[in-house]
Amino acid sequence: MQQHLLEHIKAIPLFDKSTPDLLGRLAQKSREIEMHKGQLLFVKGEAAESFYLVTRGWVKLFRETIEGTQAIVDILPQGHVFGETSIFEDDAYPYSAEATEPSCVIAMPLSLLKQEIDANVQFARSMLSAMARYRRQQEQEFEHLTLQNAQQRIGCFLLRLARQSEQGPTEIKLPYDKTLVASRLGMQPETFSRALTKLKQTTGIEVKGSTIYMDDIAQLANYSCNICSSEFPCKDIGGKIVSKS
Amino acid sequence: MQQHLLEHIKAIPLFDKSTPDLLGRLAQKSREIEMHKGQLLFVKGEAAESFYLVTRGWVKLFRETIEGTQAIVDILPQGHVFGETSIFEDDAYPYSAEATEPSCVIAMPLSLLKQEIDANVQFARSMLSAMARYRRQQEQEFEHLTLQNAQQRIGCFLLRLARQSEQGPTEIKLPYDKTLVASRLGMQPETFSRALTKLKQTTGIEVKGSTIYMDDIAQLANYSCNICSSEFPCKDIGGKIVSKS
DNA sequence: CGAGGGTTTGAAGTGCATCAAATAGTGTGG
DNA sequence: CCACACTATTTGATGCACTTCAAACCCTCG
Repeated sequence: MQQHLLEHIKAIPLFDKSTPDLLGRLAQKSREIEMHKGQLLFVKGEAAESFYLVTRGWVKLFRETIEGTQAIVDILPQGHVFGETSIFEDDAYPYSAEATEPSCVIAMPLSLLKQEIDANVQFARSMLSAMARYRRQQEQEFEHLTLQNAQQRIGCFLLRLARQSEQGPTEIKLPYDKTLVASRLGMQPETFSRALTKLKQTTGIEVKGSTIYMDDIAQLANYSCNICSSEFPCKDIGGKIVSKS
Repeated sequence: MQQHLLEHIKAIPLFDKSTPDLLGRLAQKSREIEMHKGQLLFVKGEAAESFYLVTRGWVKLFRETIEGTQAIVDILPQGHVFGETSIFEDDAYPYSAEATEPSCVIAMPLSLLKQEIDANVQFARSMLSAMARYRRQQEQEFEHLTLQNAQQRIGCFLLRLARQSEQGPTEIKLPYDKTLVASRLGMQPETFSRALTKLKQTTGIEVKGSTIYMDDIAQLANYSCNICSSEFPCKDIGGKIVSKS
């Protein structure tokens, strides 16, 4: 049982250079949590004792105003870690976390993370790198939200989803329902629907339910990414080079 | 001369717990740069060899698209450090930096920072905390941009400026010209002007040139901060408590 | 088959951007 | 101290993107 958890934990990039000893202790003290759709893992402000790894499904991180409107912080797929920065936030979670569909996470004690930072410079360095990477990503999201319109944001999102697949004609599936994608991209569901329709006309993509076919990635990239500050394609697209202009 | 630099460097929170030795070496290898208004310190993508401390004036961090539209990353006052995270960004600056008025900065070698991270766990920890703090700030900015309208963003900005001063009637001066404030808050100068006018009517503030009088901070906070996710007042306001609703 | 959520479509409104022009402010040289 | 030049700021008019509210549609699952 713990063995199975260990496998998951080993695969976390943050623990790339960690000793088997640390990994073992983490696995020892961790527990697996099955979550049903809509289940809350923790709420903002709650005392933080664990950080988490998503092993199945999707976890939504968000904050909400008094009136109940949500600001989506992030939506994490399998393999991603969250809650680990709470070490620096007065041991309180800075957002709430909820499963957007049947999901599974592994909870690991933050205390081990703290110890490791103090004991292992190499690890502290990894964590710094991870935070810097995350920060860059945030900055990019910020820029997208300011400079791109709804259609371009969607296009950019699709391109990032397609990053693993081949050049040329590609088929992707939206990872979660359209309403959630919309809020992830900072727009209303209605706006998402309309913008997607326009995007079809402009870039020749095809949409059938939650599946999207892209004949010509370059055309989509050209339409969506022209506005970006400089890096092209977006880091997240994974270094694939698509001709500009 | 280097003595004078040392004083500035000592005051940087990041080096709170650093040894006199490190501080000395930093001062030794640092140099002071006088900048005139509009002067570029470095541009995005440039090889990063130094990080900087603002000792006078204001430094604008920004990126720009091919078409020349700028996205303001931050505008830093005296006492703030920037460029230090370039260690993690392939040694290239992730933004451009420019003085928005006659300013002075101290340039310090990034190499010393790298060494110190590897040599001193305590320091690595400080840096992690600093990055976490910065990140929280970014998240808040993000939230503001999404949830608040132009008037509320201005109100929030004023409240943060007023944080040091007393409860009750307060007078503040805008730190830089209105056009720059506008871009800092993600809006056009025209929008800023109009929104400020509306804010006068709504919250009873008074504006004369770049000076702003606030009779009733609570009223302004009430109008501007209701939308925020939860923390009230904003962390940056400095923990001052203003009655809600 | 019917209920309920997700999705689309329509109509109308709002906020901000944009373009254009007037006005206020500031620093300059005479 | 004034007039000019130049920039910052304000004001007006208009347009567009997105939101909001409302209703229809579609799909899935009990």
